[in-house]
Amino acid sequence: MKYNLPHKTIERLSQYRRALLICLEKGQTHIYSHEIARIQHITAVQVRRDLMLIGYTGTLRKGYNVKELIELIGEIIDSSEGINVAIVGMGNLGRALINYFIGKRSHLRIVASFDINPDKIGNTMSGVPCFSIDDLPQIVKEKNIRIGIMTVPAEFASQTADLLVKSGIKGILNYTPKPVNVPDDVYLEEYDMITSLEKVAFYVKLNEQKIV
Amino acid sequence: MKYNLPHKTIERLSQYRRALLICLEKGQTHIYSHEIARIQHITAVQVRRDLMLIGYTGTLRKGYNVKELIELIGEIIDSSEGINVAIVGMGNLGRALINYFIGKRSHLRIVASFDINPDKIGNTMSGVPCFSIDDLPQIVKEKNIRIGIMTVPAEFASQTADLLVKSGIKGILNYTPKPVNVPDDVYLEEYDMITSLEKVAFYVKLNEQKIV
DNA sequence: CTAAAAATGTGAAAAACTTAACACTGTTAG
DNA sequence: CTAACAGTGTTAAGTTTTTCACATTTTTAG
Repeated sequence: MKYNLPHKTIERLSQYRRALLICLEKGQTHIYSHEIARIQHITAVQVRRDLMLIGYTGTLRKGYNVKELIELIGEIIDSSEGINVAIVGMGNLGRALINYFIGKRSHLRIVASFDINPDKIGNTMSGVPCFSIDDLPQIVKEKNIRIGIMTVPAEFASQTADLLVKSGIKGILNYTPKPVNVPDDVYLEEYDMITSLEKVAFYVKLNEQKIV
Repeated sequence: MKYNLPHKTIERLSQYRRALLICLEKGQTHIYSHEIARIQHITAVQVRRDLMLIGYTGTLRKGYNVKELIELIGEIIDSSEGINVAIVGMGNLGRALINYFIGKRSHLRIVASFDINPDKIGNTMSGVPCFSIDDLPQIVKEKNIRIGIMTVPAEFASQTADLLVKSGIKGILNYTPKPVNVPDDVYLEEYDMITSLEKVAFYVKLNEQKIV
């Protein structure tokens, strides 16, 4: 199987699948590249290129088979056994993520959450139990958790990342506004909401200036 | 002033500033390109290139003046009068965003939130009042809101975007998993947490396969 | 005073990513 | 039956973004 796919293609494949799943629900069996493109705000060529890279061939004039394509994307980007995920920090963002994911992607299982607040520890939200952060290393091993999502306050970012790494986690998604450091064998993805908003603000300002 | 900056540079400038603000608090007056680079997990050349693009010149052997650089980045990416922002959807994610922003960036003011739940309407969270979504067009005009952050459930994504556009908003940050369509004069930024997590999962899987 | 070291600034090369252009092929209309 | 059409697949070109390589300059050490 090909895995030297561009980073951007990986992201788009995930997005294509999301769109395709909606089509499947609606009973749509085939879809054209330009239909996918319109949904994702990209070009049809881009879509065809991505599908070419994963080796999927559509039917001429009929487009792509929705079900087949969903399955192929799954084979490429999912692990066959699924991956267990933990959320560290059960503030608003942590809870938002749990609500968001529940029942969405079966191969990504949120199996635990962690917090330091005694009021939260011991509770279960949408089937996800909340543990003390002190028990993190143990629970990570017991439950074979391989990805940690960090939704703790910024001041705890570094230590949380260190703890996750020490516990043997293999991927971190950091929603903290503070960048963290991890060893090379741990995959790190960081996202900062302020950056996104500032970017929007910049382009809004730019558009206004263009008009003037 | 130069505004034909690469998209990526805009994002990084926002991130540099965040890092610089922390340095400023610590009392650090100067910083080297490689120090910024290490924090952001990029190369020093990249940092220097970005600063070159915005026309900032450091002091040889002393690095960049933290305070000056923060101010220059502000001149580039901020609007002088600031921008008013609204959050649509006061679920966990909406509340997370408010907590996240309060007191962080003075030029981005979250001045209103909207929901359909009568229990939430009329409340104030961290100084942000919650209005009925029915009043959105009016409030947007009254308060001169130019950016809307969408944190509503996916099924309301399209109609919320339409409403925001019709109300005269100029930028949308869509945290819904459903892509929306807006006219060309409205800047749209979309972010999907599932895509990010799936990306992490993909690279975790990939790393494991490399080892085997 | 001079050489080595350590930083910035930048033209040019390289890499990553996107788009154009077009060959190809079923499908449809006449 | 044939021409026009509307889709896919892909090579090549173009664009954007990153990195290399190195000239330049200040500081430090001897």
